[in-house]
Amino acid sequence: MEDRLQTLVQKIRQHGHRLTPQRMAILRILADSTGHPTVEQVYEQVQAQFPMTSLATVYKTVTLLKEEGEILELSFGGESSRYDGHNPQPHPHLICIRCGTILDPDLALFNDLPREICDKYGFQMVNHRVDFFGICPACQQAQSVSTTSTPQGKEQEF
Amino acid sequence: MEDRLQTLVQKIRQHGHRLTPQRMAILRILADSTGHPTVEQVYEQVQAQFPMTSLATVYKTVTLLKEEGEILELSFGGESSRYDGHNPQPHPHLICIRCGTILDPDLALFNDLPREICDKYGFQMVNHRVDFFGICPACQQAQSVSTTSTPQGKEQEF
DNA sequence: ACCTTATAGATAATTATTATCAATAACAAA
DNA sequence: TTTGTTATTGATAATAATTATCTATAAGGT
Ligand SMILES: [Mn+2]
Ligand SMILES: [Mn+2]
Ligand SMILES: [Zn+2]
Ligand SMILES: [Zn+2]
Repeated sequence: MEDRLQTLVQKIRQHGHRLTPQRMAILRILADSTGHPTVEQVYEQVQAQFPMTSLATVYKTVTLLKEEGEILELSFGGESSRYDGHNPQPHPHLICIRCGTILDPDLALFNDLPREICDKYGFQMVNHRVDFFGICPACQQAQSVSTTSTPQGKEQEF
Repeated sequence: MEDRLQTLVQKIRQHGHRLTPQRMAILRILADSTGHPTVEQVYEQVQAQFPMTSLATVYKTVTLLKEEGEILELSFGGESSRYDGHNPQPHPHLICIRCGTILDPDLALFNDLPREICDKYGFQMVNHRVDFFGICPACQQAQSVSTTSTPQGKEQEF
C-alpha cells in the first residue's frame, strides 16, 4: 500500500533518477491502483493534479519503471497495454472480455508449475504470463438482467 | 498434418467463403508451419508461389481464420503477432526472448488447472493464454560459444 | 456461358507507442 | 543560498502493425 510507493521512490533515487512532482504523482497512482490501468487512464488521473502534464511523460515514467522491473506490463493486440504497479512479479490474471476488468486472483497453484515445465525443455525462464479471458461475475449479472451491451454494473476502478 | 489442411478448407467452404489459389496457399502454409509465423513471414512464403499476392490478403485470411476459430493468435507489445494454425486451442508456449522461437510444449498439466481457478472466482472462461519467456536451448549454446548477439545456431523454421 | 458478389490488390487511414528537441527545473556542489 | 550541470518535461513529429477503402477480377452457383 503506502509501502509500495516508498519502494518505487527508493528505486528511482537509487539509480540517480530525479523525482519531479509529475513523476511522483504517477508513481503514487500506479502504487495505489489495483485495477491494472492503461497509460491513458493514469494520464487522466495525473491531470487532475497537474493539468499541464503531457501524455509522453506518463509513457516515459512507465518505461522507466519497466526498466527497473517495478511494473508489470500486460500487452494485448490492438488495444493499449495494462499495467500492474502493485505486483511487478509475473502472475495470472482474470480478464473480462466484456468490460475489460482485470483481476488478480490470489493463488499459490502456479508457484512450481512454470519452472517444472521449462526444466523439462531445457528452457531458461526469465518471465512468464498467464491470462484467462472470459466474463467477470459483474458482467454475468448485467447480462441476465438487461440486454444492454453496456458493460458492468459498478464503475470500473483503476 | 495433411489432415489439418482439410479441416481448414472444409471450414472455409462450410461458411460460404470462396477458395482462391492465394487463400489456398496461405491455408497450406499455416496448416504446415509448426513455428508460429508472423503475417509477414507467411506473406513471404506465399510470394514464392504467387508473386502478385498482397500483404492485405494474408491479413484478411488470417482474420477470417480467427473468426472461424481455426487459428490461435499470440499478440505481443510492439512486435507483430505470431500465429498457430496447427493447434487453435489455447495452450502454453515457450518463447525465446533472444531469437524469437516459439515452441509448443506437449503437456497435460494445464488441462484442469485453468478451469479450477476460474470457478473459484465465478469467472466464466472463454479463452486463456499461458506464455513462458526465456532463453531457448539453442540460444544457450550460442551464448556459451561466441559473444555474438546473433541469435540461434540453426535457421529459424516457421 | 453467364451473373452475382465475395475477394484480390493497391493504398490510405488508424492508433498505440516512441523519437525528437528546445525550455525548464532537480539536485549536487560551491 | 546561489550556481551549474543535465535529466526531464511538454509539444509534436515519426514509426509501424493492423485495418479500412475502393475498383477490378474471378469463384462458384445457375
Ligand atoms: Mn496483476
Ligand atoms: Mn502453439
Ligand atoms: Zn466484466
Ligand atoms: Zn532462442
